[in-house]
Amino acid sequence: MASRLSTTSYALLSLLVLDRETTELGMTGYELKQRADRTLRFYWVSPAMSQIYTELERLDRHAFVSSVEVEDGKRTTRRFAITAAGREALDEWLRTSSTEFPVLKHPIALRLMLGGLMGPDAIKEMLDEYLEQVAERRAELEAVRVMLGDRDEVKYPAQVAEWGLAFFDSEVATAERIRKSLD
Amino acid sequence: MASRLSTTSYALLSLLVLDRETTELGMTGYELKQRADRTLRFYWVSPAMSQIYTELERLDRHAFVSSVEVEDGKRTTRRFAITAAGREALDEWLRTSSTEFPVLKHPIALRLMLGGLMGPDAIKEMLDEYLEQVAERRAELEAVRVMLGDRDEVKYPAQVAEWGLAFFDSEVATAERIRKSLD
DNA sequence: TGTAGCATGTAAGCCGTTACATGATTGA
DNA sequence: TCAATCATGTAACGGCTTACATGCTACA
Repeated sequence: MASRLSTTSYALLSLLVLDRETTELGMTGYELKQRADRTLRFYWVSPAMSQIYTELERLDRHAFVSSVEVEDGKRTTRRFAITAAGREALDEWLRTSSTEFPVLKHPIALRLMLGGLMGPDAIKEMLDEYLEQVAERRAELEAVRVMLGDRDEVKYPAQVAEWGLAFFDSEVATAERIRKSLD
Repeated sequence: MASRLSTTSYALLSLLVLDRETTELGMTGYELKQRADRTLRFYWVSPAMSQIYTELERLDRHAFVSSVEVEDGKRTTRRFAITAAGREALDEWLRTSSTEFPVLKHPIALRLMLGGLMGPDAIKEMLDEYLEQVAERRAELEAVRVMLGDRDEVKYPAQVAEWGLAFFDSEVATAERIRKSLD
């Protein structure tokens, strides 16, 4: 039974299990991508569309999702929902697989290491741009957090969102501190 | 001239440029891996040994590094040092390529999202284990920070280390907050 | 009528990992 | 002498991206 999928595969399965708690119809690949863009991206990755469809195909082969052709207004779309076997697979993954340590790929820190080659002005510019980008992303995530509210069914997703917000706040604090130290 | 390498390739080149500021001899692939394990891993990745050698081969083909067979005690090792062309390539990369936004792959947050499937006890266990691991890593990075001291030649690497420490501190704060909220 | 968004895929190729293979040197 | 560490690679393969291809639908 322990046919291990990639973490990304389980991540998509997770989105489908959360979806199932609120709706009946399942999701299209397209919708799954939108959901990943809004949430998953902040603490994992948002896979490319092509990747989403490939993973859904794989999950379908494992019978972890069911795919149904649905009349969606005028066109027919393929909607995916997690199956009992899928929920079990997710559960087994949670229970038996070891939890990896987070990986942070931080191009700004990487470049800052070469501050000697960049010079203070270029560093400040880079940090300022980063601060702007963080502010944007933070606002997007904050919107997600607000939308979740304090409903009990989504308390864990809400905590994850808060974790992401705390990360951004920490990033802002550090970037600003370093920026100031350059004057 | 703009033959773009992967970011990891530039990251290794960065380690070599910093090495050159303190020593003359260059580094072996093995030493480069150790250096990456100690520092790069905290804000980028530490590539596998095989990857290191592959990248060094590539950098050599571009003439961004020079490789010299050196009598190293009793055995002959291959030592790599960055070239003028390599320094220029690194400089051009810093000036002309766009800085990507950081990517955080956070398996603990990913699993926390499924808190409903895990249950409070399993979550607490996961967070406790994470806190332990963070403490370990933080200690390793702190040791690096201490070793760098306040020498001006390494002030940027020192700031990067501090950035990493701040990240870990933020992680501890968040994990502890969530842990407490479960009681 | 045309463009933006919805929707679904295939193909080529890069990046990086694990597994495999080999051998020298140091120190317990 | 035996294990750990130093040292250097090749081969197979997985995961994921970009580019390419196609077509429908809503709406301005």
